Amino acid sequence: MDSYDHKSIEKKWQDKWESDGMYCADENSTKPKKYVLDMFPYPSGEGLHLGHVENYTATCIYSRYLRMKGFNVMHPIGWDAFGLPAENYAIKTGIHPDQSTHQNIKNFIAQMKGLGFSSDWTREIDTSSPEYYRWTQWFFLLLYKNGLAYKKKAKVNWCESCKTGLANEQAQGGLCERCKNTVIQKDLEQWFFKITDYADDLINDLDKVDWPSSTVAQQRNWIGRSEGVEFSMSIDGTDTSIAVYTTRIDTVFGMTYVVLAPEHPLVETLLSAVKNKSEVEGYIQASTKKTELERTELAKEKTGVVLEGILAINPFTKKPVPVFLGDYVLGNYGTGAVMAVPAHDERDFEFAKKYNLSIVPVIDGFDGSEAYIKDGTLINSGEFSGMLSEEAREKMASWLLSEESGFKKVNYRLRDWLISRQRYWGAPIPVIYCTMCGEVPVPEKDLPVLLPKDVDFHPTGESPLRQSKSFHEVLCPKCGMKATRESDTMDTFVCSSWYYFRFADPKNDKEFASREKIEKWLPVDMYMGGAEHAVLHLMYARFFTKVLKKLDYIDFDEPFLKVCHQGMILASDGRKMSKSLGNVINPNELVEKFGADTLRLHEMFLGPLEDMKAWNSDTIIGPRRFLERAWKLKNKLQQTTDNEQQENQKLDTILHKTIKKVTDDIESFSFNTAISAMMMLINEMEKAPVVSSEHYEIFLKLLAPFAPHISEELWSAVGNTESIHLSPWPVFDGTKIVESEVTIAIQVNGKMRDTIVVPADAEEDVIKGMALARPAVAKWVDGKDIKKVIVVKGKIINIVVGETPL
RNA sequence: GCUGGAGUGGCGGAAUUGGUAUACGCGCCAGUCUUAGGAACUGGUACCGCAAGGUUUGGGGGUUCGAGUCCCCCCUCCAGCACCA
Repeated sequence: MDSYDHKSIEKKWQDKWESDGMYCADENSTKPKKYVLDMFPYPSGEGLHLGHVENYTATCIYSRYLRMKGFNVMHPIGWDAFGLPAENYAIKTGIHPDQSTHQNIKNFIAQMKGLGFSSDWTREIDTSSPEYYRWTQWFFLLLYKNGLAYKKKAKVNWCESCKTGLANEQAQGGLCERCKNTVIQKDLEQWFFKITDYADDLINDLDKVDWPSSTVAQQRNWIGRSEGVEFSMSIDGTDTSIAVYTTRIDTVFGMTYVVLAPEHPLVETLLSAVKNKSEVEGYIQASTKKTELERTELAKEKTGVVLEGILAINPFTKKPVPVFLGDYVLGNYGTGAVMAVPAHDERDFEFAKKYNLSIVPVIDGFDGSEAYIKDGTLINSGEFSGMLSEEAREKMASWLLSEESGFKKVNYRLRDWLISRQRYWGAPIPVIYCTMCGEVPVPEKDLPVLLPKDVDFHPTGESPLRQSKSFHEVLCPKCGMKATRESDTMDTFVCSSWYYFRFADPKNDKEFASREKIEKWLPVDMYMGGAEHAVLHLMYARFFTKVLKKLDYIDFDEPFLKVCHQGMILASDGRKMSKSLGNVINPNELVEKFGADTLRLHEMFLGPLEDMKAWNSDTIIGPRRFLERAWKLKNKLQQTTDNEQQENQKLDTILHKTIKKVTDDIESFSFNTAISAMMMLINEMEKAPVVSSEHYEIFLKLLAPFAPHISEELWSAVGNTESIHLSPWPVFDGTKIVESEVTIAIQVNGKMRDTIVVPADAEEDVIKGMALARPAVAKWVDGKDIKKVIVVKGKIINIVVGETPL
């Protein structure tokens, strides 16, 4: 018989599936829907890498399985096409991003089709197309109208290399998310989305979703809810006061000084009264020069300067304490000022030691060697002494409230989302500035605000769009006078915050998606993509969904019911694959040599989907052999006689066990074990005297989601005319799984000594008798005192013996 | 430091509610067929031991008839956050 030639088979079926429109989601179907989504790719010039293949194979398997199970599956694909790399490429080569992006998309499509991914190509979207970004701009206006988009001057993260502002989430650890350069703080007027309004919902609703625990934890940490007290301290001899925020109001009697962030707005006011003015000014200057990285990660040594002549009054003790500036206090968290309790806070302790400030313990347990930060019994705290921390916090907060000098306060580390980018390749922010009318949003009817082409992309720190006269110089939509257009573009994460709605209704030119279509398809049932988006895309998208819910566009509040992350695929040396290391494996070559089916199987067989895995090109031969054997098995199909069918009882049991195993494993995304179960099945089928075509077809169906081409080919070769991918998923027969005989292990004192085969329904006494009759058991039991026998039906018998004192 | 996760053969990794640890695959060893094979097939392969047997799931305790799995302590590794008061 012919040999397994993956090249001709794979091409043949890919073309057929495409012309048949096999994987298009059906708008009119009455079947229950499933929305299976991948984090859509950025179409980079490098093309698909092994991580993409892993991601899309997993969702492809799941989608194909669900279709066979009888679901109406939507499994769309699109392009997250705006972004820095295309622009940087344009700067280097002079090729317009629009052109290079489209070339890259073509390449991606060819690669994805070559891997047999069952995407619905009729719903393809491209965030850089005007038909799409028109609605991205519409979302901006929606947020603007509802007070959720605002412009303000603020210290923002600024990447000197990318020459643009960045959101907090994109400047983690003080490094630019894109280029890993150090981020500095710059005073700029920028647009923000008020994601902080949704901080509580974003935390609380995490309980509603089925997400990886680490991702949920990361979002919780990032949002960083903390409950405490804000209170004000009057400044001695003035009518001004300093507000401070603390979660440990129970330690307030131990406050020995106050620290303000160097950028605290009050500093300027106080400066006139400060005696060491020039010293203070010098400190402020030095600390603003520091990068975020220097202030945080590297700032092990705390620095500060006292404001001589300034004293703040502790409202509880009425005693004055000195006031410092210190850049270990962050200007943009809480009130930008803290009460310092060195006895019970590590940072304050360190600072107090360095500047020789007094340390007053107010929680029992402080021994002077280090800060005692645990809760405990209050001491030296006036009327609050003797209380436990928790009680004291309540009582003190009430006291402050009654004195009208403080209140309970919840703070978040989450900041509003800075969305202005001083870059070219993004959706223009739809706002116009008029000298008469001020800030005027572009009217909806004028959308999209088209991205101009007549600009130089080189980033200068000012948006390139400003160079385009036709774009920049406009008339005010309100008064018709000369005005200028906002020239910044939006963060690309804005584009990807709503794309999963668009897939439900990708061609709609009246709305971002119709309510009807959204209700039909959303929310996403299964969302798969990299874990690096845990606090970026996944949080922004949740924010958008919550806004739509609140404004009654939709009736659910979480977009992604289940999220799964594929683990990163490393090079065989355990390092990241990268061009500079020259250790990148190109999937094209593997498809060419081994076939798409083999590559798909191999990536899934490498290990648990969510684990990080090192690539191994040597072991791909295993899955290839498996497929070869599946191919050859066709030769073994014979017209089976009734007699032989009877002999095949054993195979029947194994087959049905495999159906159950593969089904369960696909449901739980445990593809590596599903494949191993199929390998075991084929081992058995090869050993069996005869394989019926009925058995073989069931095997092919199990294999179909994993290796769609070869299973389709073999399915057709055994005489089927309709696609295997439209055939129903096999159902396991519980009665066939029950075996008539079982092997049970015999233990003596917990040690395995022998096994016996008994009827599945054998009584305990029978098993016991049989076990004791075994020589290998008798050897350990004879002459001993049998103290106890534990029988677990179908599994094990444990005979507990003791030494007989003879 | 905090949060989340993981430590099982030469390697990737399996193990329902605690119930035969090392499935499946790679590699390796032996054999068959071949002019030859880096092809295919058959058998073997946790470790020590000739064997009987003993020992093994990062280390140490514990619960249990029985622990990779549950509890306590410790070590190591990975990922994320990192002066958030």
